[in-house]
Amino acid sequence: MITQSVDAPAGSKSEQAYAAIKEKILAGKYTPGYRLVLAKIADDLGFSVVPVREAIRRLEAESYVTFERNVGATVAGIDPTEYLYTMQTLSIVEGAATALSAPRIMPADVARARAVNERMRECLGHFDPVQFTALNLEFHSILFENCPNPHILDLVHRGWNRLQALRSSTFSYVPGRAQQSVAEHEALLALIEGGAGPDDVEHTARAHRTATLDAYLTHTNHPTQH
Amino acid sequence: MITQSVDAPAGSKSEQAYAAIKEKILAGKYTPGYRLVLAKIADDLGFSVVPVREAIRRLEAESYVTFERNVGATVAGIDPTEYLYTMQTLSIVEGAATALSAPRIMPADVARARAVNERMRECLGHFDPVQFTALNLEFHSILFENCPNPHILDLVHRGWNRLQALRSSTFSYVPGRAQQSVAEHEALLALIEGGAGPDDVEHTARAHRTATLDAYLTHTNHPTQH
DNA sequence: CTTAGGATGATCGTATACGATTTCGTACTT
DNA sequence: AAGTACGAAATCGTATACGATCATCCTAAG
Repeated sequence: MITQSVDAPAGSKSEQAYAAIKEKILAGKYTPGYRLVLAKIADDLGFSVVPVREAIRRLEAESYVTFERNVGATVAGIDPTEYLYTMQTLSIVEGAATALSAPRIMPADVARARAVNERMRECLGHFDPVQFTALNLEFHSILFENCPNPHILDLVHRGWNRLQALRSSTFSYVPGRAQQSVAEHEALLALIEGGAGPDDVEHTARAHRTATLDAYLTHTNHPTQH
Repeated sequence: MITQSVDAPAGSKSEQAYAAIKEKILAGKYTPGYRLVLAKIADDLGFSVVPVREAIRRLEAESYVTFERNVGATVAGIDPTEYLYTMQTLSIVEGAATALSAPRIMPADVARARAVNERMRECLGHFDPVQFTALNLEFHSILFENCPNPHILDLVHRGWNRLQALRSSTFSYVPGRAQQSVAEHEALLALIEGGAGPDDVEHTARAHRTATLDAYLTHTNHPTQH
């Protein structure tokens, strides 16, 4: 028997609420500091407060929102330090995921990744941050998606999500970094094609992200961490 | 009016429920596969189902339990593959945390760590897995606790928690590995004392954990991963 | 003996209700 | 005028109730 109606969003209401709120945060409709009032959100969605509350606690566990007892939830803060921490963490887990993934990457995958990178190169002229970011994620996804360890993969996905949330609301791009990024992508692909060892792949992948972080720190004159 | 009795555990009931369930999982009272029935747990704690449900969803987000719609929650899986994934992830994040922590480690910290390691060495004769594990965590905590990035530190703590949960219910120890571990600890301390670079520290710290994983895989004839 | 079908019980999912806590504005005191 | 005390409004926290869904067992047909 078919229990799932065709047009209903999948899952329970708490899951729908989770997805809806998360999407609004990532889309920048709920900006950081925005007060998430249970009753209001419940009313907007047409649900009661219980599933909404559950969704918010889940978002809290994933650090999308901060929660204070008897006060409520607000969209999580996004100071530059947070960006630094997120990028640093992502550089580590993504580097590892890419290295673990590398032996399973087929020539066809490399070709796809290269095609994406070429589209990024074409973007450089009429620069569109949103499109460039989307292509960047697509490129790296091809490189790390074959990672056989689901825990690491999960950490990578969380890092990208968090990064997207931070970027959409606060940070702009560092001039000149995009071109460098495209070149580093090509170098990374060459390395994988050449059958480089996992240590080399990991080091290069991590360095790629670290370079982005450094560019940001230099650009914004952020106090270097100790 | 005083509504909070003096000896009550701090926080809301959902937080109490979260802590209570998590502790029972880590203590091995709820073994993997154990069925977590909302009504029963609520009854045991004297709460209603709502905060218990919230606690379980939070534990799900932290992957302590698995949840299936309209069926319920069970304590999260425990197959050898899970152990492998957890160890592999921990080797990566702990290696990074240790490397980031290394420059901030004072001679006094090294001395403390060495003292702990000596107690581990003394343990080798009359081997007590529980005590040895506790000392092992204490040793490594000294080495990674100064990591300035709270995200990475959080991942390390989660990994250790998860490992503890897995071990308490399923895995025994590999003969001979403990002695090797103590020796590797000493080598790691020497490296840090000598002011080795972060790359060296990270590599050595990761190798230490990888060696434990390999010993386990060999010992159990687990099919090697690709 | 096997298997399809349906009844029953166990459990989850969420709406509603109400008590508890915080916040904020207002009036009163000094 | 500044600070404090009080009270009302907003919001959270949880208990209860009930409908929805899934698992199990029983029955009966093949």
